[in-house]
Amino acid sequence: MGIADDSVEIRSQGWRTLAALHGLIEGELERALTSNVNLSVVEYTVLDALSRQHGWHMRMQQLGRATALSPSATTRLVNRLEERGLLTRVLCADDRRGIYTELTAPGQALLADARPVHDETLERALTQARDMPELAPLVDALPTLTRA
Amino acid sequence: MGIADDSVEIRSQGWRTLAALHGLIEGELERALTSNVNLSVVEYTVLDALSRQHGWHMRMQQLGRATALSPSATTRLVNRLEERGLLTRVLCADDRRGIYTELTAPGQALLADARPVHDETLERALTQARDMPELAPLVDALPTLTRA
DNA sequence: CATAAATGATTGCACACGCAACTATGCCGC
DNA sequence: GCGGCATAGTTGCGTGTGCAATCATTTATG
Repeated sequence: MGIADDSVEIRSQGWRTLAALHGLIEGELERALTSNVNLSVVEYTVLDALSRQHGWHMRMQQLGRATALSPSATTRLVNRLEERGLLTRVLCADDRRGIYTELTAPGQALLADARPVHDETLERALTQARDMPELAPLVDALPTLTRA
Repeated sequence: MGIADDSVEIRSQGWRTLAALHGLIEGELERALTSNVNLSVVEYTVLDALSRQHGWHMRMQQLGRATALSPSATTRLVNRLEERGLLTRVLCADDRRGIYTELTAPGQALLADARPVHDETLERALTQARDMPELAPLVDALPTLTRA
């Protein structure tokens, strides 16, 4: 068993750690956001991503990449948020196939409510993961990759 | 805006990076495993976790934690794998509430087929992520946390 | 120009998931 | 032993998701 086999095992180990930490954080966020502001994690991700965009509008495809969701799931996700009045569809003039989504005022207001819930829950989840020997190294590594 | 606010933003940034990388890898693994050996990522995770256990048996609850799945999802996941003959339920004598799951010979055989698919796909996904500026730091950090 | 290929987004369908309620077994204090 | 409580696992139900097929619009090709 040579060096190549070791690197395979190291990669798998890193992936398991990544998946475990992701599952822990997402589970905590899901519970906190749904019970407090009635938003799932992906729904929050959409609102948050929109709020970071210039002019607060994005194409469907960008939303799909931002949320790691399929096109069909993206469509229905936007449907749900639009029916709740949190965002609006705006078809862009230059390419009439494309559709922009924009945050509405209620959407921005709900996001303002959701952000502290999200941030505090994330902090609690990370401190919780920090106490697990398997996850601690990854938790410590996260803040170091802010700047390239 | 002081130091505290910065750390909140740094945490959120790290979480977005983690989620993005997780989504990319899981998507690649899902496609590769389903098309080649007809296994989802969680199903592979179960078989892999079982193969790492002494005696190849685990309780349902352990499987739930290993896969970040709810109890109900764990039950039905084991149902699917049992119906395919890849594992068997074995109720343990000391605590008759608990149920052990064991890999069968076909389960081990299928896992042997699936592992190279999994490993090669993981490597491709990581090199792919390595070329994305926002994901590269995390990809590079992963191998460093094997031992801590 | 007309027609084919490509792209953005949506719908039909089957399925995996979480939550809440439920059953069954184990663990107490009395 | 016996009621009360906790724990392990399973089921009913509603819902979010991916895949494949589809429609609409843009771009390329003859």
